[in-house]
Amino acid sequence: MSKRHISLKDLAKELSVSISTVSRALKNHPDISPELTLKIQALARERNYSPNPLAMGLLRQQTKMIGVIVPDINTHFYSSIISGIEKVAKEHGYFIVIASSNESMQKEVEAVENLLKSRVEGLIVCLSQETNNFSHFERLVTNEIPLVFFDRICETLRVPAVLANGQDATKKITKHFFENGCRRIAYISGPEHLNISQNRKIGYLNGLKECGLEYDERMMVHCNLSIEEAKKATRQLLQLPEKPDAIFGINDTVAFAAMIEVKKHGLKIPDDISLAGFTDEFHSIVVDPPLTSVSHPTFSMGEEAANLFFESIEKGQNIHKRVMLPIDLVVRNSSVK
Amino acid sequence: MSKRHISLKDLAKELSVSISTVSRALKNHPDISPELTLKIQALARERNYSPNPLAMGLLRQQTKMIGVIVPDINTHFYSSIISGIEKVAKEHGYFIVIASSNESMQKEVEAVENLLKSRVEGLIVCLSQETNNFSHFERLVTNEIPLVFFDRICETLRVPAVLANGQDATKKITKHFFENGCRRIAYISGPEHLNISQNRKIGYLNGLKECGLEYDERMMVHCNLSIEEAKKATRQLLQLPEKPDAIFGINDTVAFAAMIEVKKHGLKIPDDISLAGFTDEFHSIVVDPPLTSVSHPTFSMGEEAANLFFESIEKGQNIHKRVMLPIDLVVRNSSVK
DNA sequence: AAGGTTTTCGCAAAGCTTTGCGTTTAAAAA
DNA sequence: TTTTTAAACGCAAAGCTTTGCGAAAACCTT
Repeated sequence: MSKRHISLKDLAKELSVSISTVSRALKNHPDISPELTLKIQALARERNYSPNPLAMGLLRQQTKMIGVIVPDINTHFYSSIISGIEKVAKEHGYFIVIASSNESMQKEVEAVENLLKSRVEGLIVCLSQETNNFSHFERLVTNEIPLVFFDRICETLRVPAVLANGQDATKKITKHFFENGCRRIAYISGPEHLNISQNRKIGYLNGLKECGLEYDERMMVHCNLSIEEAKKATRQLLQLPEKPDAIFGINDTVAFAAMIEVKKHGLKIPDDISLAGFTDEFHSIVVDPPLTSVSHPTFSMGEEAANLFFESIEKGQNIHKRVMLPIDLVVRNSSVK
Repeated sequence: MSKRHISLKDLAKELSVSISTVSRALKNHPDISPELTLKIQALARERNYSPNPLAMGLLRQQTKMIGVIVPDINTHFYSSIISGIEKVAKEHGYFIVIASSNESMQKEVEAVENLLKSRVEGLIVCLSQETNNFSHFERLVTNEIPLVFFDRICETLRVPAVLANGQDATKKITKHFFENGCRRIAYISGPEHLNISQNRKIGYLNGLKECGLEYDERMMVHCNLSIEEAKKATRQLLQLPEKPDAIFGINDTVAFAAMIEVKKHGLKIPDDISLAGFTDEFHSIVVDPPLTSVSHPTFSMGEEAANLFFESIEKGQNIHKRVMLPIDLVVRNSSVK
């Protein structure tokens, strides 16, 4: 096993100078003579020296690591957000450690613990859909460890957050459906306690009202965001005595699952049922018919979350700022009769 | 700014004992009396002590970090592989740092450098499609830094690797097309120097031969794996005097792009043209028609790559083992007339 | 030439943990 | 009672870097 990395000590010994001299020379400290500085820098370059981040971290008490917790790494939605976070993190010389809660609150709690044990300097989190208790985050707040939420957030904690304007988006979708002749507009929502479910419901209700439609509570069903549950929810809607003539799903998985199920029932999209989803997936183009959807600004959501994080770091305190990202409606064939 | 974490020193001071005593007590060293051990452990639990990984890393000369370089985080394919790696890494107490080459060799080189500077203990890599020079990996080999390739590998370097049996898969696809009446089978390949392109070409040619079909070189086009390029490649195929009656794409992006383009030309799938891809994406079910594809074992590919990595770590040497994963053909409507 | 400056470098501590070895104290043996 | 042995704990070094301060040497001033 060869020695993988060389240290200041190695350089110092080779040139018969002290470690501190080497250290200073490498940062062009005026205390070191120009000739010696040059000699040291040359050797450092030749030996491919780079400072040991462990030692630096110990000294400065910082790991340059951000913990990121997402419900599921394995979707375009989250991986795109992660890309956004990673970009900004890299610009600040940080790297990110990703943990997946798998939509489980218990795993989320474990992830927080593990990441904290790894000494990440803070956390950027999207709540699992199960999470209805936030004590595992309170420790961070009291200890002033930077914490940022995105998309699914905790309203009761004074923590910076970035979210998309789902309320506006669902209102737009609802009105869009109405303008295309739909009168029985259904909404497959997520778990009731999630802020995104709630916000989008508000937009949905406002949209109905502005269109002069009445709210039929059978037209809104909840599901736990899995494909199977979303299919079941769709079936439930399709078995109604008065079927909906439009459905929108709270996210891409739900929308795609609804599409499968609607087709399986032999119904035509959009003639029998219009469809829309929440997604910016490439695949919404390739499905047939192309899926009308609101383009969730995933990458920039990640960027904004990271920006808030570094604001927290720099200010050394929780800034409790909310960033609201606009969402655009992208009309495709699944909703235009 | 409060003190985020407490150290052995803090505990020692609070109990007026030495640091080494605390350290030993926490690991039940027999030198420490049972009463004191209990007292120390109780305080440690109360104060939520956890050892500082920076200090441990400095002492043991290990960071417990694995660098992972992928061409693109933002696809199901790679994020699923990453999940597999992450699972095994976690079991070993390691965590992973992800870097994206964005299919650029220069970025790949930079990523290697950055990760090495971060003192990752080794690298798990899928080559960028541009990479045709491997000097940035030779340094790892000579310095005996663990390195594992997956999917896209370097044949000339003696490095462990895990790959999927693309040769077998493309042979199966070709024969499947033939059995469904196709006689002009086209293949949209990736960059020529990539091992996956080459392997899949071999399978393609073998398949043709076994079916008694002649190889028409116009039926194989290369593209750089972007959507636009894949579309262009598809157009090229469709403009042939004798159009293909079947197309398969080297990966999911290509297959989906081909599907879009074929539809745009007003051709029916599978009646006019059969289609197949390389993917295990959920979305291959939801597109219309559902896409025949070979199910790339992404998650287990990640697991295997990580396993090879830890073999390298434990053995302290490069094991140069090849793991070949089987691929299954999943027949759906896009190829059954 | 003697005292004062400046230049150029080294010492050592801090950050946190582990661990070989030495030291103290008490108990056991002679 | 003296010596031996065991039990219980502390010292210090190593791993790597930064940086305040002290020290040596060289230079300058008068």
